[in-house]
Amino acid sequence: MFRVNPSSGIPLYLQLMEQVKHAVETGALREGDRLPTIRKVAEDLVMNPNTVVRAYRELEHEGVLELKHGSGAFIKATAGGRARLVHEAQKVMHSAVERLISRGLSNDELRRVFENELAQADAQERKEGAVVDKP
Amino acid sequence: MFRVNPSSGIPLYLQLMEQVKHAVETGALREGDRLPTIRKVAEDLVMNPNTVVRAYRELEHEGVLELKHGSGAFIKATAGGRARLVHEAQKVMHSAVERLISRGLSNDELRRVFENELAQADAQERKEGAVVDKP
DNA sequence: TGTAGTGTATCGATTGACTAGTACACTTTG
DNA sequence: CAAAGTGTACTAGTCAATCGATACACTACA
Repeated sequence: MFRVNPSSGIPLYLQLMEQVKHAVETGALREGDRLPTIRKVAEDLVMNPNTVVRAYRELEHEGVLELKHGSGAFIKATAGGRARLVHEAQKVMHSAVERLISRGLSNDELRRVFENELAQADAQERKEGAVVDKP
Repeated sequence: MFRVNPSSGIPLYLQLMEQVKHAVETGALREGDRLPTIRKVAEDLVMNPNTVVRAYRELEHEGVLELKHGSGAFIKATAGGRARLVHEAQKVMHSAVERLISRGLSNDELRRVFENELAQADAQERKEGAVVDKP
């Protein structure tokens, strides 16, 4: 069901997280669906169960799925709407990135501009109070 | 002249690079200007000279400055125009990021969307050939 | 020409991220 | 209630990134 590339330099647990998110966004996994077992995934992708655990736990922390001790991992009810939101965001970001690349900005410059903006937006939010998910 | 925060978790050499770039963008450092000595910066910021070296070398690789053995480090002629370009880009990115944050996207989601878009743009460029700075 | 000031090169120590090994605890179901 | 299947917790090993110590090589200038 999932695929990873051990020699890509990208951490296995991150690759697996991307796979799950992508499955949710494309509708391959829907709200309430049970994900493959930790041991099953570990065996299929030839990795340690703990690595799968890490991916699942991070996804739980991001609100994508829910782990139920003894019974399995399930896609959360809110994940679907979230996926659509992200999908819409991709369009906005695409237009911006394409525009800036055509102006001659390099990959690194672009990333720096983005991170800079994100940090600034974050600082702004902190000033206004009411931070939800970051104590 | 520069400032860094050793306990921020962000590598010192990266922080220093940001400081230099920022100085160029604000005009505090202009084309042809000589930067503070490696040892001078190391002493001021209480860090190892090698750390400053790393920052300067990376900046040289990015085309921001030029190291001249025995005489010093100098802001490159092309850095000024580059800085203006980046400054303009910041505006475009700001509008996009602000828009997406107001729609409720989290920090992590936003970063994922951006990286995704960047990777895709990169793949596109490779298909069209004529890659300049990345052999 | 030589000396003070500059960047360069090489090696070692430390730390954190990532992955794996192994034993434990909960839930479902016959 | 017990056995099979599920997630959980703890420990340890490996590796790359980061930073530091020290000695070397080039350049400017008196």
